[in-house]
Amino acid sequence: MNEAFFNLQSDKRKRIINAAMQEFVANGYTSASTNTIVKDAGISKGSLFHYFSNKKDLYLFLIDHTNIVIQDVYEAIDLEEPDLFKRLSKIGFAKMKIQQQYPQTFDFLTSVLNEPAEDVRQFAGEKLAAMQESGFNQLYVNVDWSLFKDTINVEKATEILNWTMMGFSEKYRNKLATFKDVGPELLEEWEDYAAILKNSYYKDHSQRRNGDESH
Amino acid sequence: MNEAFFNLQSDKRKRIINAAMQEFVANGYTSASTNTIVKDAGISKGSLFHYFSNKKDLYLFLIDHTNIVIQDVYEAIDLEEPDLFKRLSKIGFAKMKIQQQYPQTFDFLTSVLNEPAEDVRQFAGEKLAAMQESGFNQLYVNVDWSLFKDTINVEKATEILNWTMMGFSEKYRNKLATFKDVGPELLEEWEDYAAILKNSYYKDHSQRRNGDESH
Amino acid sequence: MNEAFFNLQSDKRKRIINAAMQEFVANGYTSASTNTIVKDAGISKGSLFHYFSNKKDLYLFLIDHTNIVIQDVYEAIDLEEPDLFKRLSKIGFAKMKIQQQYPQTFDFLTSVLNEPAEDVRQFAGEKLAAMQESGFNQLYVNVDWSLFKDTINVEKATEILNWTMMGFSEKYRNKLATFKDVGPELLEEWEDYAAILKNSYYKDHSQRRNGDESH
Amino acid sequence: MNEAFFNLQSDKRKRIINAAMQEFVANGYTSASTNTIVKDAGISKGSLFHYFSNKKDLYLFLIDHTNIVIQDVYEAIDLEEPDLFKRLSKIGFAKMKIQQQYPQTFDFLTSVLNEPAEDVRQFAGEKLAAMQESGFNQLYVNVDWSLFKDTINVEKATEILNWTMMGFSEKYRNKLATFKDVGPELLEEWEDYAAILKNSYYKDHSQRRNGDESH
DNA sequence: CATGAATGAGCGTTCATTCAT
DNA sequence: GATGAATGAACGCTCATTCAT
Repeated sequence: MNEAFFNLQSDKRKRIINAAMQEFVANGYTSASTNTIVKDAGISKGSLFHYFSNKKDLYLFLIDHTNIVIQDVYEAIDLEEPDLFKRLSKIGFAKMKIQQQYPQTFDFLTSVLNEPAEDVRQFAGEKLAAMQESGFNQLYVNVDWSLFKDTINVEKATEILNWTMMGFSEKYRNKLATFKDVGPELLEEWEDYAAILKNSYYKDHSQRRNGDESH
Repeated sequence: MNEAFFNLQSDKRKRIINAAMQEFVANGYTSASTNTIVKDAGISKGSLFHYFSNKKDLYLFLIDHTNIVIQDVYEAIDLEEPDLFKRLSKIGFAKMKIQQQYPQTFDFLTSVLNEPAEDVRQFAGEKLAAMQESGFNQLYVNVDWSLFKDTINVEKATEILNWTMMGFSEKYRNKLATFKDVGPELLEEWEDYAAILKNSYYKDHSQRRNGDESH
Repeated sequence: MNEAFFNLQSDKRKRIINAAMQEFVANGYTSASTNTIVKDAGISKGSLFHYFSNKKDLYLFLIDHTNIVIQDVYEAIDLEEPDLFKRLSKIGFAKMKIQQQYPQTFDFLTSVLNEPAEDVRQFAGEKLAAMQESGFNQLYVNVDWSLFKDTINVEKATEILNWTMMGFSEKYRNKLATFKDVGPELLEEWEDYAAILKNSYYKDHSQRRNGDESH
Repeated sequence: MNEAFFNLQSDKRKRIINAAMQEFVANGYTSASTNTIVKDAGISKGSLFHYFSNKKDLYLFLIDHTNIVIQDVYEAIDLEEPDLFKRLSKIGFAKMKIQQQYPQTFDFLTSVLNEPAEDVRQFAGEKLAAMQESGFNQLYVNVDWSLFKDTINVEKATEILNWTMMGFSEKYRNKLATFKDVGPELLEEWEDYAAILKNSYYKDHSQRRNGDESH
């Protein structure tokens, strides 16, 4: 990417990013038309290829750009919270809020994950993997694993939890798009799923709760 | 699709289906090249368009064709087995076996699910939804829900189970490709995940087991 | 053309001729589709190319076929009628009647006249020229040229007459298509045009008419 | 049409127009090959479709372009000349001169008139009809109809005159193509035809001439 | 005699990218 | 720096014709 792109007026830069993401999401990498992008962004063909050396360069830039937005999610993780379920609730909802604010960014990420074009698949995969790993590393820092039953396989339990969260966000994806804000309804909905797993994962879950209540 | 395609020698028919699936998986609907397909299938351009009236027709045929393979999975469901976990184990492994035997078919299905091309998205979506629904309906027939704890939300618990199975197959997808056969290793692996959920879902899970032992 | 075509059942032969003419009229020689022709005629591709060695052969056959119909017009010329105007009226209306009965044949002739395809233009032109010449030769046999004013250039006057007849049929072409029969209305209409020219061409035209009136 | 085409160097623009007209005349709308056009015009395929959004757009542009040339004919009409025959002579010869200078333009117009392709027939027909009407309207402005015999049907007489002129130009079409200039030979030739009709149309034609001579 | 599967050149059109202005 | 005209390879698809059945 040419540094000229950085020196652009913020407005024009955003128009280009949005137009490009939209087109890539709508048609995939190969079928996305640079003509459509420049038309939607209101710039000339020459300008686009002045900022980015080619279509691939533009695509990979967008992945990096997306990265920044995603980082915000992980930075929002409260490392002080030792209860994994509580922490995940927070991070999950941070993610959902961002998904609401930058729906395009998440759509783009999804489309990148399923991009078949050999030209970009490998590179995109590596970028996304690096992103995810750095995120996951933070995710489990300082988690209090002693809350888990001794008999449970913590790794596998965590995997189930992850798959459940992904399934949950996928399921509520459309609802999210129409909500103005991620409200307590969704939180409660999630707590239902979380309770099912927590019950299985945590030591003396009901007893302790009862004990709390007895005081 | 022209019935001429049905009357083709099985070998040629398979070559065409394989070449087309491969190309669609590798490049997506729009970017897939009919030139590449005919070259790989060893037929002429004219022949392809003799069998299928156009690219879209070919694509939709492949979805239907895939359907048949998938139906085999659901037909393998043992409706006599009332324990959902046991039943799911069976179907899951039936699915995996097919995935091993027809890896291309499953890759194609996945790529169809993420196909952005407006031209086929809607139709493909409807076909796949119909497929899935008919499958899901059979999935839960005669399940003994009384095994579940009264306090558990059975619907949500089932969702978690589904998401976990999907996550599991995704995770072992690559491993599966190299395995010669879906062996007991994988079964044991899955039982670990299943145990975690079963513990949460089923009534008196440990007690009953103890009770069994006491006799 | 293969003689097999002659041995065909009259019905099938007609279907082929009609389907072919229709398609050639609608799209011109080059763009006419043999696929459309065989579909409309209800025969197989192979049959068409069994009867005619190729598209061009079929086209040229249709011109010859048309010729036969046209000959009927010229054969209807009453060589006993020495008055050119009267004779032309008769032949003109014979032509119109045929045009009504075989509208397709005339549409085809017109389209052949304007066919740009190098492949058939020359040959078609020659055929049509031969047709027309043999027709014109008969047209003027035994005409009583002494009716014309001595001062008039008979050749040029005849040309004007021809152009006028052609313009007239073109003008009433559409009307003809809807008429059930070429009625006396059209005849009267034509007589108006004829009168204008006759007045200029024939000797003592007005005087004689005056003379008639004086009696 | 893209305005880029207007900004082209006149030479290149002409090459494109000529190549396209030639190809359309030679093969008709549907069979005309854009490959041939670009090759003859010495431009790239991409350029042609940069100037014109598609083949149809190019074709319709050529009709409009032709229009301009034709307008010149009608603008050459001397509205001061009240004698229809004299006026027609002038316009006819203006037309012939243009036909000589832009033979391709007239060939193209003729081919458009007989174009069977549904895709362009209607639109082309409307354009040409509008052209012709505006031309015909001017043709008869200020004509001194009192020169005509009272007994003559002026409308029909005018039709005959038109058909004669059309026939005449058609007849001399080939000759015109070889002439360097429309010379007096042709004018005299036409006067012969005109005289035949004039004699029929105008009052006291010979007498008045005699009268003129007597003064 | 009749069929229709098979062919591959050719069609109109789109595309990312270059570069003179 | 910004523009958009120019390119030609590649696209999906059609075609008249052949020939094994």
